[in-house]
This record gives sequence, structure tokens and C-alpha cells, in this order.
Amino acid sequence: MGTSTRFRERVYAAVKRIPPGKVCTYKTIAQMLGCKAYRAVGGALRANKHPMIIPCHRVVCSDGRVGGYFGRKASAKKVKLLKGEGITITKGKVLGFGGVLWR
DNA sequence: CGCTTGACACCGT
DNA sequence: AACGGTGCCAAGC
Repeated sequence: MGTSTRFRERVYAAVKRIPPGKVCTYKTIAQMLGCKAYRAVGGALRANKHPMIIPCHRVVCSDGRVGGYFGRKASAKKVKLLKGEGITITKGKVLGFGGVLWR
């Protein structure tokens, strides 16, 4: 494992609870942790070395845009993973965002 | 200990 | 709708 911090572990714990076919936002994760560190949440996910265990592809932007993946602003891989769970992405945004939003 | 960097969010224009 | 500036906060140097 890479550098382990309490903050990151809290982020990972929250992300692991997102069920397949649903998405959550960086903002919501931060709120669950009791803070507004939206960007720090992205930073924690960027450090995630176990995407198969921590489903970070289910974390998207608050306006429905897919957001980044593995340090990149955009990723076809992230879109593919989401589509594989039944989520439709149109023009880089989650279709029916409110309906697939978890929590 | 201080400055910079983000896988973001929000507001004004 | 699309930019651009500002704010949030952990991590890295």
C-alpha cells in the first residue's frame, strides 16, 4: 500500500459502500467526512492503488460530469466501467444523474 | 513551517 | 452555455 492516512482511509471506506449501478460525488463524500475538502477527496482517490477493491470510478462531479480517473481529467476507462454497470454517459455526463445518485 | 498542487464546487460575467 | 476567478483542505516538497 502507498502512504496511509486517516483521511484517505475514511474516503476509501465511504467509496466502498457505493453499490454497483450507482454513483456518488466528491462533494457528498466530503460531507460524509464532515468537511468541505472536495479537492482533497479527489486527491485521496488519485492515490488509490486498488481500483478493483475501491470502486473510485463511481465517484463523479456534482454537476453530473464523469470527472477524472488515474490522475487524468478524462478517461474512457472510467466511462466504460460505469456503462458496464448500467449507467449511461452522454457527452461526458451521467444521464439521469439524480436517479443513480447514491445517498 | 510555508508554498504549491490538485480525479472539485460555486459564483459572477 | 461557457469561461474565469476564488475558496475548500490534505499532501507533498
